[in-house]
Amino acid sequence: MTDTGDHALLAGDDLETWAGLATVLEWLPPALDADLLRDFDLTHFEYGILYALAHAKEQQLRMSELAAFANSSLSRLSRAVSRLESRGWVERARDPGDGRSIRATLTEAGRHVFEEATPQHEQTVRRLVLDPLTAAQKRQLRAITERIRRAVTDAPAWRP
Amino acid sequence: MTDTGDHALLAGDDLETWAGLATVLEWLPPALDADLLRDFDLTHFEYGILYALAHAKEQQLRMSELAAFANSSLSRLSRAVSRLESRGWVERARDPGDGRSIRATLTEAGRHVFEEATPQHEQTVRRLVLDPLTAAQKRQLRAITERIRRAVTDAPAWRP
DNA sequence: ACTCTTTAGTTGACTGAGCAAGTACTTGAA
DNA sequence: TTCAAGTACTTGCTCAGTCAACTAAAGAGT
Repeated sequence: MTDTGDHALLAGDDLETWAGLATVLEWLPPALDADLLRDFDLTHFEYGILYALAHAKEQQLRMSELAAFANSSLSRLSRAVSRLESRGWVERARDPGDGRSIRATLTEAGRHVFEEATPQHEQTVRRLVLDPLTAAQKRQLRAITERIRRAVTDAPAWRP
Repeated sequence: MTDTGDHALLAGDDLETWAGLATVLEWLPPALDADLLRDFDLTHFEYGILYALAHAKEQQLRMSELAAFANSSLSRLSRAVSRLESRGWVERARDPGDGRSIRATLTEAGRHVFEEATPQHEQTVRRLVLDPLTAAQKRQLRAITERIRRAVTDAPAWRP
C-alpha cells in the first residue's frame, strides 16, 4: 500500500468517524425506502409529498411550496407529482388567484394510501434509527446533525 | 392540519431527531460531491473506486473485490469502471488465474488524478463533517453510526 | 469426459434526477 | 396600454442506477 501524499491525511479516529458516517449515508436511505416501496410502491420522497399535503390546509399546496417542504427542485417535484397524479393520489389545478401557480391536492385515495403507509414507515424509522439509540444518543444526534447541516448550508458554492 | 391516526405517531424530540438526520441524509451527499465534481469531474463513488485501487496491492483489484470495497452492486461498478476506463484512469484485464475474473488497474493518469483530488476531498470532509464537531461529538457519532449500521444490516428483507 | 450448477462480469430496457430551454401568466414602468 | 422583465411550472435531453437476462469460465458429480 502506497501512501498518497501527506497533506494532513485523514487517519485514525477521524477516518473512522467519517467512514462510519459514510456507511450510514450509503445504506440507510435504501433501507428506509425498502418497506415503503415494497408495500406501497412509494419512495421516501413521494411519501414526503403526501405527508406535506396531508398536513396542509385543505390538503393542498402550490407546487413551489411543496418543493420547499420536500427540499426539492421544482423539476424533480413536477415529475414526482405527475407520477402520483397518474395513480390518482394527487390532483393538479391552476390557482384561480394566480394563473402561474398550480395547486396540488391530495385526493381521497391519496389520503387513504398515506394513512396506510404512515404507521409502517414510522415503524421503520424507529427500528432503524430511534430504537437502536439511547436517549442520550438521540440528544447528541440532534446536536450533531444540526452542526453538520449548518456547515453544509454555509458551504460556498452550495446554496440549497 | 389534520391528524393522521394515532399509532404512536412520531412526535416531539424523536421527530426532531429524525428530521435532523433526514436533512443531513438529503443534503450532505450532494455537498460532498460538489467540489470533486466541479474540479475533477468525479463523483464521490468514482473517487471511492480510485481510492480502493490506489491502496490495493499493485494498484489492482478484481471487479468483485472492488464492488465490495465500494459497497456497490457489480452492475453499478461495471458501468462506473467503464466511465473511468474511457477517461484513461483505469484499465481492465482478464485475470490469468481465473478467466471469469477481471482485474481493474489504476493507470498512471488515474493515480495522478487521485493524488490531485485527495487533499481537496479530505478538506471538504473536514469542513462539512469533522471540523464542525467537538472531539466528544465525533466520538459520539462513531457510536451512533455503528448502532444504526447494525440495525440496517440486521434488517429483515435488507441484505447488503 | 460430459453435463449441471455456480460464479464473474456485462448489457439492454427502464426509471428517476439534473440542467437548460420553453411556455404561460403577471407585474412594473414608460 | 403595451411591452419588457420576472415568476411558476413543465419538458427534452442526457446520464447514472436498478433489475433481469445474457455470456463465459470454473467446479462438481457421475
